[in-house]
Formats: sequence, structure tokens, C-alpha cells
Amino acid sequence: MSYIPIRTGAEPERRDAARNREVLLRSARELIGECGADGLTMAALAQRAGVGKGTVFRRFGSRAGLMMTLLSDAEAEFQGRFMFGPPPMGPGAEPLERLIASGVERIAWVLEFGELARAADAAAHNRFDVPAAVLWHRHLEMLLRNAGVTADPWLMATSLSATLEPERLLHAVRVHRISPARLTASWCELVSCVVRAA
Amino acid sequence: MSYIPIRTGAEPERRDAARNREVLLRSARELIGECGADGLTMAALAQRAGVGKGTVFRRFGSRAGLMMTLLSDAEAEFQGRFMFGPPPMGPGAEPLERLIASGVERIAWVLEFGELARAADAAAHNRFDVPAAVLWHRHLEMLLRNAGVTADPWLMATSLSATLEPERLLHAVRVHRISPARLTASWCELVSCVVRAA
DNA sequence: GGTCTAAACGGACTGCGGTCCGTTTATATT
DNA sequence: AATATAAACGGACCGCAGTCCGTTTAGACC
Repeated sequence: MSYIPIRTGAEPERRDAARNREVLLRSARELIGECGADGLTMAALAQRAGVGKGTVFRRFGSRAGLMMTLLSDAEAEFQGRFMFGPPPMGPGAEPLERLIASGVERIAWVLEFGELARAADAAAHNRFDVPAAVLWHRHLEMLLRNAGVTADPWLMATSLSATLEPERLLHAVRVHRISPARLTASWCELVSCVVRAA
Repeated sequence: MSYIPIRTGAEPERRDAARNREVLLRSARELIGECGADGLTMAALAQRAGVGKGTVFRRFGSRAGLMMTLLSDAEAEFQGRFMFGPPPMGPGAEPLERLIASGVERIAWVLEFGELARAADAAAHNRFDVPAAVLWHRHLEMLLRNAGVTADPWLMATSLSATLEPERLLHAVRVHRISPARLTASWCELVSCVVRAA
């Protein structure tokens, strides 16, 4: 298990390191465009970027770390929307409205970035304890509480986030040809009846 | 992708093959007892059983296939109970009763055999299309229909089975110290409100 | 510019799942 | 018993993620 450096703004990385990181991210996006996220190999990435394989792992720690880095902008933007954005997803709307909107937007997000998210999940040692997953879970749990759900909101949030996992959603869409509209309709149904029961 | 032979009763395997299969299964259980399911490697299994690695893959196709074979007795027994067993899980009870009982029993089952199931899932290329998963999904879907759920029972069954996945359940119990009782209580809550909404 | 050091680098190496293919063997047939 | 043949066998081999460690270099300090 390797040490993954935590960057604070105070101690910037060396110039060559920063340059290599940019080259690696650019190359990774190119490779994924050509071969898909599952087709990217760490060795191929190193070669394309013109660095050694050790450098790739030094920068990103693991394949999962690389995928999460590639996702981080999209993830941060999404987090911003459900935490600070405008209603109905952001604060200001009723809890049930926010729950519905959060799920609907999440489904759209997964359909756009899900391949990367799926690759990150597949490579991660424990996908449930990664910061983005914890934040998302807490968000759902909080909305459930605010909506008056008293019966174990923590586990209910677990069930809800299980429903929205990239692997499952992509499987439903790609293998079973479920339309996005059906996914969102079912989400609304599910979350409504959970809240209504409270 | 290798060819996985389907055994019909009509064409029995050769005697040496049958003997090796037994030795391999016994050795696999021993190794799992010593190192855990995640600690078992195919090469170590081959060595312990005194056969070549090729033989292991010929018998089971893949690591996932091995794990599923090891699970198959427990899986079949569970299937028998929800399909043909006595109420409340088997036929005869009300649909909601059966849903609740099925989930409660499933949670207990996962807590007992989940490590193997988790290992099988992790190694499988697509865990959702494996016969046992399909059967379980169909069972939940049918019960939802019988309980009067008209709004997309297929996707509802997907959400429900996501809730009961070994990886999630084991994570809840082992990392977050959630008690089995809490898991079953939350399941009852969830499934009740889904049905009540119908 | 010279020196020093912590950081970054690179690629050989390990361990694992999975495949390939030349060799061996169980079993049916004569 | 001899033969034929399909099946089973075994282990060298491949690709990949991840590690290790000797070498190089950025950049700070003089």
C-alpha cells in the first residue's frame, strides 16, 4: 500500500512533477477516448506520456486514484450543485423535492461520467469510504432526516445510494435497454414512498 | 474468454476429472479456512491439490466460477426455500410477508456465506447476469407484482436487490458495526413502504 | 557558479488471473 | 491385448497492477 501525498497549497509540487501530472492527465483522456476507460492500462499511459511507470503510480497512487483524479472536476461540480446550488437540488427547496432532484441529476451525471466512475469503483479497495461517496451518502441521509424519516435514515440512505450506483445504472441502460426516463421515474417513486411513509 | 463446459447428466466427466474436482474443492475450502476467500490464489490452490494450474481453470473457468461452485450448495438450498419452502418465505404467505421474510433470510444468508459471495462478485465479469442473481431478481419482481406494485416492478426489484448485496451488507456490518437486527428492521421498513404505496 | 538534499524519476521486478499448446491418459472399440 | 481418440493434464507464458530501489535533478542556500 503506497503513501499518497496530500497536497496542501502551502507546499507546491516541483515544476517537473507538475508538468508530468498535466501530461499524464492529458494522455489519459486521449487513451480513454481511444480505448475506453476499461481499456486504459497504466503501462500504456506511462508510455504515451513519455514517463516511467513508477511516475504514474507516484502521482496517482493507483489506477483508482487516477480515475478519481480524472473525475474530480465533474465530481466537485456536482457536489457544488447539491450543496450550494439553486433549488430544487440545492438548499431552499423542500427536502422531498431536493431528494428527487438530487437523484434525477445524479442519474444524468452517471450516464455522462459513469464509465469513469465505474472504472474507479472497480479498481478501488473500498469504494464506500472514499470522500465523494461519504459526502453523497451524508447528503441523502440529511435530506431523509429533514423530510421526517425517522426509521434509520443512515441505512435508508445506503439503500438509496445503492440504487444509483454507476455499475447498476449502466448495466440497466446498456444491457437491458432501460431508458433514462424510466430510471428517473422509478427513483421518484422509490424516494416518494420512503418519505411518505414517515 | 474460455469455454465453460455445461455438464448434463448424460455425459459424465472422466473419472480422473471427477476425482480432481473433488480434491480441488476440498483444498479450496481448506485454503479459505486458512487465508480467507480473498487470500486464496489459483496457483496456491493448484499446488495444494497437486495438479497443474491449467487443470484448475479447466474445471472452474475462472476464479469467479470456482467461488460460485463453492457456493452452489448453499445457494441452491436458499433458492429452494424461497421457491418451494414453507411460508412465510415460500409460497402460501401473503406477498408482503414473503418479501419481508425473503429479505430477512437473505440478510442472514449473506452474513453466513457473504465472504464467498463477495469474492465471486468481485471476480465476475458481470455479476448481474449470473443465473442465481437473475433468479433472485425475478423472485423479488414477482412478489412486488403480486403485492400490487404496478410502478416498474423490475426496477424496484433492482433497487431492493442492490440493498441486499453482499459487499454493502458486509461493509455495513464490519466497518460500521451495524447490527443484523438493524439491517433487517431497515429492510422491513423499506419493503413495507414500497408495497404500501401501491 | 558550486554544493547539497529532498523530491522525482524509471524500469526491472513481483504476484496474480488467465491462456496456450504439446503431452499424457481414460475409455470405447476391435 | 492392441489401437484409436477425445478428454484431461501441466506448466510455460502473457498482460496487468503495483512495488522497489538505485539514479537523476530541481531548486534552495551559500
